[in-house]
Amino acid sequence: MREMGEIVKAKVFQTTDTVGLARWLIGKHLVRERAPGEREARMITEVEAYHSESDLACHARAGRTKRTDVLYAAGGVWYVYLCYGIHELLNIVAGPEGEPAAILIRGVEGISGPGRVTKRLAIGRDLNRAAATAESGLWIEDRGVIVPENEISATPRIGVDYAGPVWSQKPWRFVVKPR
DNA sequence: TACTCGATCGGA
DNA sequence: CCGATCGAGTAA
Repeated sequence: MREMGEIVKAKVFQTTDTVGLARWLIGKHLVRERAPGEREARMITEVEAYHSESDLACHARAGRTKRTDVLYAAGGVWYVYLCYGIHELLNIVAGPEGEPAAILIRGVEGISGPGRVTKRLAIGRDLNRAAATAESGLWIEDRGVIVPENEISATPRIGVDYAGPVWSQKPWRFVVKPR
């Protein structure tokens, strides 16, 4: 019985190709270990890429601030923030140090919606800036799943109309088509 | 210090 | 369609 996959290393997240990385994350597994032995792994089914200060949908559009500082870290750490005062949304920071980028985990197998993913897996802001490794209890594994190209849609990102037509329409959301 | 507005969700 | 709920960002 093969339970374990290969933990995706920080280096992988440090590419400058945030959109390509987001696409690549589809089919990988988000693994949560809340306590020793209590492990839950779910395949990632929906993501969105946010890249650079010029991307008006990205939180880094306002530059480096207390909240966005983590986006400038080298890829491979988590960015968890409070949205609408209610929901905590999970991102994996991407790119080399100094280049702000992140990928929002919008959905995993069996759970749709970024606010629900964090609620169901008990992910909160305490994980902000934590590394995506076994130590933090939250990481990403490659378990060898191949999602066929024709089963993945690229669409505009959700809920970012404020960014204007140019940025809100970029097809930087990747989602596994429903069965 | 005051004010605005969200990378959402559930209920009417 | 609307209200919840709160902190970051901005202006003053």
